[in-house]
Amino acid sequence: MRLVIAQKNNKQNDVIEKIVSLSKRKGFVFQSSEIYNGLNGCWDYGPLGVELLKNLKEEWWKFMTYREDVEGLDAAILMHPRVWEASGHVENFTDPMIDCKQCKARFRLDTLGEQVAEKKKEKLLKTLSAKLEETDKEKFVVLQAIIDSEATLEEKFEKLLETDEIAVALLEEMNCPQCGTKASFTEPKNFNLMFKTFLGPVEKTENAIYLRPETAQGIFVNFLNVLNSSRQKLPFGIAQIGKAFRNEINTKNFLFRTREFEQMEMQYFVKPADDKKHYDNWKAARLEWYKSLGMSEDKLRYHDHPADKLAHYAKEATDIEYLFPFGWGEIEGIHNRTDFDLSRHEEYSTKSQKYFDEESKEKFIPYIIETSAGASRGFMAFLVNAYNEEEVNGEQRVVLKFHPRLAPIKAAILPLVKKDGMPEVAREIESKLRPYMKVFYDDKGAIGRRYRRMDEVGTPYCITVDTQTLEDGTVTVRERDSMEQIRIKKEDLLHHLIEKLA
RNA sequence: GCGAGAGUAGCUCAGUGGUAGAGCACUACCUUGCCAAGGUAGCUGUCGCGGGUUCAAGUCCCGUCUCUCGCUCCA
Repeated sequence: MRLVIAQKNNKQNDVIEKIVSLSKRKGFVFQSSEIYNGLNGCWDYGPLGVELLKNLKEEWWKFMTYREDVEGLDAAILMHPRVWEASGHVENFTDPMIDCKQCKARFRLDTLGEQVAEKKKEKLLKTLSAKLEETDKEKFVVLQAIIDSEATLEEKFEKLLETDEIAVALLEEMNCPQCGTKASFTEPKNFNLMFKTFLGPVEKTENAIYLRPETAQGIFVNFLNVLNSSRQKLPFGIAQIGKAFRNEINTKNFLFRTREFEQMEMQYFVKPADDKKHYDNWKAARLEWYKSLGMSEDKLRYHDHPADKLAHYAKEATDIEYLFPFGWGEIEGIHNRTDFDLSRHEEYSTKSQKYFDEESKEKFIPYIIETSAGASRGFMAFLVNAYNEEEVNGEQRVVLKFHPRLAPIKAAILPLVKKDGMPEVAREIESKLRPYMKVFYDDKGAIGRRYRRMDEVGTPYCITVDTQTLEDGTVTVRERDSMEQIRIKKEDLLHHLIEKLA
């Protein structure tokens, strides 16, 4: 059984490895700073990758903003530090962690108490209290204040672990929940997932500023600006595509978990009473979008968050997940963020974020339905989904079956042979198509090889100039997936392709 | 951060202390007339990096960096 799983895992990893290799070979994705041994968790998009990514973002932008009720925005990556206090990131985006030196297990400090029995906790507090009374009067006072406070044992324990000067002393008395070894914990380490930098050239603490860990806050703080400048009324949305940064402890799985990534977010502002309706609408619409661009239906699913696992701001939440070779992974989240964000910004900025509804003559803070898609993750999902190995006449063919609108190159123009005036005719066709779409000209080697090369980068159409072209002005158009050819007049090519790409 | 594995040509990999290799890819020419055909020639390397052992290191030892997997993390 174990062997079967191992083999299965190897096979799954093979697919990712093949895609990573293909990505480098054909210019989709390169490792960042590769000549300097690479930079962990950062990737560069090559000539074909940037086309695919751009097409993906463009499809999203058209779908989300080419409508009456959604406006676009491009907020700065750097924002006022208070934004991240209001959003909860300063408080929640950091987790003190400890390792057991004996068994190497890692624990989150704030949840360590959950793994200790009630009686054990009482005993620990007594031992610690007695010890500190003799050794460290200052800490003893702090400890005693917490012990005497009106709180459950559980809460007191958590509080002690959160109090830096006490935590270390307490940890020395505790046993590792996993292996039972006493006093084997490392000092608590702070994992702050936000990238910190400095505003201005002087590296002073008070100049510290963060690279945004999500694009959403740029939308929230511009809610009133957009509302007042666009003449929108509820319900309406604000959409934004942009980079975000998270200092992940571990990066993983190619583009799936990276430290620098791109988000495509739309925040839809609604009347609180309508939140359920809009949440359901967007949830359905977003899944349909992936399907409409050719993502396999059986590799897509919702993962609804159970009520007890919801983030601090959410009332309802679901992930759209794609079945990657390494398992199901989130590519988009749809959340009902309630009035949490705008209320917090009202509180922290002291600027009213209320909306006045003309019909009901009511003033209130709108609810927000968020659709938050990962551009980098979507890129990878579409790439993995497109990857196919097929057998054609006993030979293996690798083909990326991108939706034509996503394909980096839309059409290749190929003279059947490099003589008899065919290259000249092909060049003419190329120059007529090039202003309208990304095309590729190739006259090198055998025609079959050129078709396969185009299959490997997902080019949906190959236009071939042959002897008959010289006689009657028609060319063949070969379709990537079926490999079937039709013959059309070269004058009709542009119209034909534009129709196919519409 | 811990544990395990890996790093040799653009890609995939062989090379078990004694001259740096193969296939594919790429470039040019010839041939070729619709699905990875053939021929000829050519290009490609601080064997991840640094140190050590040795007459001699891609190979053995130590360190380090990067990648992959697992743990952990992923409000």
